Formats: sequence, C-alpha cells, structure tokens
Amino acid sequence: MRQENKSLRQTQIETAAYALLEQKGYAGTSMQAIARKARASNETLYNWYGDKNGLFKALVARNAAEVKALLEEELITGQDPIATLGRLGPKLLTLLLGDRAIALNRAAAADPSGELGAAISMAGRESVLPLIVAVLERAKSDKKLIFDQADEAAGLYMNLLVGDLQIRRVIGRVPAPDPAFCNTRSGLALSRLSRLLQNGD
Amino acid sequence: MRQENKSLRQTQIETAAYALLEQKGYAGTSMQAIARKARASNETLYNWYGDKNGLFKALVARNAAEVKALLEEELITGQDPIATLGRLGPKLLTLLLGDRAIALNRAAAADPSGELGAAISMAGRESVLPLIVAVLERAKSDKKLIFDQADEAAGLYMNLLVGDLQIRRVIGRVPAPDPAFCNTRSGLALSRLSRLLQNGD
DNA sequence: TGGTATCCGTAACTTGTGTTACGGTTGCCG
DNA sequence: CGGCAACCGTAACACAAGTTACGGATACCA
Repeated sequence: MRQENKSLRQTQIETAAYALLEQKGYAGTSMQAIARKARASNETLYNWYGDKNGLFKALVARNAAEVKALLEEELITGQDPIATLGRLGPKLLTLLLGDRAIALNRAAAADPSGELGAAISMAGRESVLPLIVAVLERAKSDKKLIFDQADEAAGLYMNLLVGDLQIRRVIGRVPAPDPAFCNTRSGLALSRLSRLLQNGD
Repeated sequence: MRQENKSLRQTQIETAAYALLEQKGYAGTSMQAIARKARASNETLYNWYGDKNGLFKALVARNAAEVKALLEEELITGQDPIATLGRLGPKLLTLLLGDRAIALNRAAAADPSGELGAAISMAGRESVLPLIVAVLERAKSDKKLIFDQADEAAGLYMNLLVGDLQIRRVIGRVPAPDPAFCNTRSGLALSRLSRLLQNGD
C-alpha cells in the first residue's frame, strides 16, 4: 500500500474509532467494532497501532496536532494581542468542549494505566498553554496587561475561559456549546482578565 | 443482622470499594475483589446494591452527603459572608480534589451508561452550588459584593477557585493538593472575586 | 507478467468479569 | 432451644473483548 493510501486508510480507521468512542465510550468500543466500521482487519489495527491503547494514543496525538494547528492560525504575531485573544478564545472553547476532545478525556479517565491521561495532558495543555503565554507576553510588553509570571496569568485566563466546563461535560450531560455561547463566554473571560491584570493583586 | 451492624458492614464494603477504585479505576475494580477485600460475599453485594453500577451510585450518594455535611458546618448564618467564603474555599478545594471525589469522577467518565455521571452531577454540583449562592446572596445584601444573578456569580467563584483543576486531576497525574496550596488558592480566588464584583462588568 | 508483501474477513483462543447458585455457618427471635 | 433468615466462601455460567492465527484476495514492483 502506497504511503498516501496508507495515510488515507489511517484517517478512515481513526475516524471510525472517534465515532464509536463518542457513541459508546472507551470501554464500550471494541477493536473489532472499529475494524468492522472502518472495513479494516483486526490484523492491520494491531500491526499499525500495537494494541488498543496505542490506537487511542494515536487519536490523542492527532487531535492535539489539529488543535495546535488551528490555534496557530490565529496567532499572527505583530497584531494586537488582546484582539488575538478575542479570536483565540471562542476557537479554544469550541475545540476543548467539542465531542472529540471530550470523548478523549473520557477515555483517558477510564484508562487504568494512565497512559492516555499522560498523553492528553502532555499533548493538550502542554502544547496549548505556551501559545497563550506567548500572546500574554506580547500584551505585557505592550503595557496592555500587568503581571509577574506569564504562566500563572495564562492559567488564570484558562480558568476564566474554560473553568470547570470540561469536567462537567465529561461527567454530565451538558451538550457541546454553540458558537454564540463560546463568543460571549470568551468576551467575558477577556474583559475579566484585563480587569484583573491592570494592577497588582 | 441488626440495623447498626448492617450499616457498619455497608461502610466497610464501601470503604473497600473506595480503596480499590482509587487504586485500580472503575474498569479495574471487580465485584469479587470488593467482596474479598471487605470479607463479604458476592451474594450480599448483589442483594444490597443490585448491580455494580448500583454500588457505585451508593458511593456517589454517600460522598455527596458527606461533602454537603462538611460544608454546612461552615455556613453559620449571621456571620460575615466573605469570611465564610474564606473558610469554605479551602475545604471545598480539599473535597473536590481529594482522592475520593476524583476516583468517583473517573468512574463516572468511564461508565458507558452515564448514570454515574448524572448522579455525580446531581448530587455534587447541584447540592453544593446552592450553598455558595446563599452565601453570595448574603454578601450582596451586605453590600459587600455587587452582581445581578447569584448563580452566575457562584459559577464565577467556582471557576476562580477550582477552575480546571478537577479535570486535570482526573486526567493527569497531579497529586492531591496540600492544605497550603488550598489556602493560598482560596484566598486568591476570593480576592479576585471581590475585585470583579465591586462594580458592573 | 510473475512474485511478494500487505491487507481483508473470519475464526479461534484466552482471560477476566458480571452475575447466579448452593452448601455450610452464624446470629437473631419467638 | 429450635427454626429461619441472612451471610460467607466458593464454584460455576455466560458472555464479551483483546489478541493471535490463517487462507484468500489485492496491490505494488521488478
């Protein structure tokens, strides 16, 4: 199988895995069901991903890469950092609270080994937060925001923006948020952040 | 078996279940392992709790009741509501980020049926938030805080206090926070809340 | 065009778990 | 004291899933 075909096949398999994961959860998603839905064979799944955990780690990695790519589109340097945050916020909310991310978080919570959790934590927060830190640093040098440690400020922003919405979506039955909600919530988080970071605590 | 003995037996069983749940996760905790650890029989487990999900729903209910009881200790009405929040915050953080609550959240995330998630969401947030709302209402009538909707203000407080710590603990390997961390974080959340709720947004 | 590696579809194996069943024992209660 | 209900310990059943194996088909490459 040529490289392009194999890559296409992988996305088909992973798409099928996502669909089943969102529908049945980690424990309820069997390898055979994935293979059947993707019209692939069990052997191929195990040859390519090693085992079930390996397949889901691949899902995590791919999702994190997509999230990072989508966010970096908004990170045009040399522009007003506050406006950048204003465009970043809704997108971040949509991604972090979307069906895919939530399903992956559920899988990580269910995984007894903790490998998925580590993978999500690493690929997710550890790759997104630096982007926010970069924007905040620019805002700081532009005298738009005042703070000492950029990573703490980024954490505050994440708390204001996302808060406990992720765990509530993972646990409860809160549906994926619509764009209007994401926009207003992002605006609120931004105004509160700038309000809190105008002078020292 | 007398009532007092049965109640004692239940706590033993549920303690064993908690220990295994914290150690092995929901999927990794079998009914037989619980029975063995509690020196109880399988038959008793099924007679008392119906099925595996029923046992864990009982754990959720018990934990929620304990949390609510512990919080209500701090809710002496007629005292300064801000000071009340100051004592409530660390306790809330300790409870929501403790091993027990996190293990239950993981179980809920892993449960394909979603019953555990609904139970946690109902018993947890739906029983804790009204307490916070009550305190905030008092702060409002004391002119200490200014806001329109108390439930939104309570949500803001939870975001500042807990933020995304719960999901990060559920997913990642962040250990349970120590009391010092809970205290400083609670103080920070409180100062930020009062800062944000002094005049309109 | 022939050969080979890969993939599909299906089946089989193994393991573990939820759940049920049952003989022996304990403890309550009239 | 006698009987009965509940409980313990263990075994057994049924089933599902992860993983492996294999014959037949397919696609690439020389």
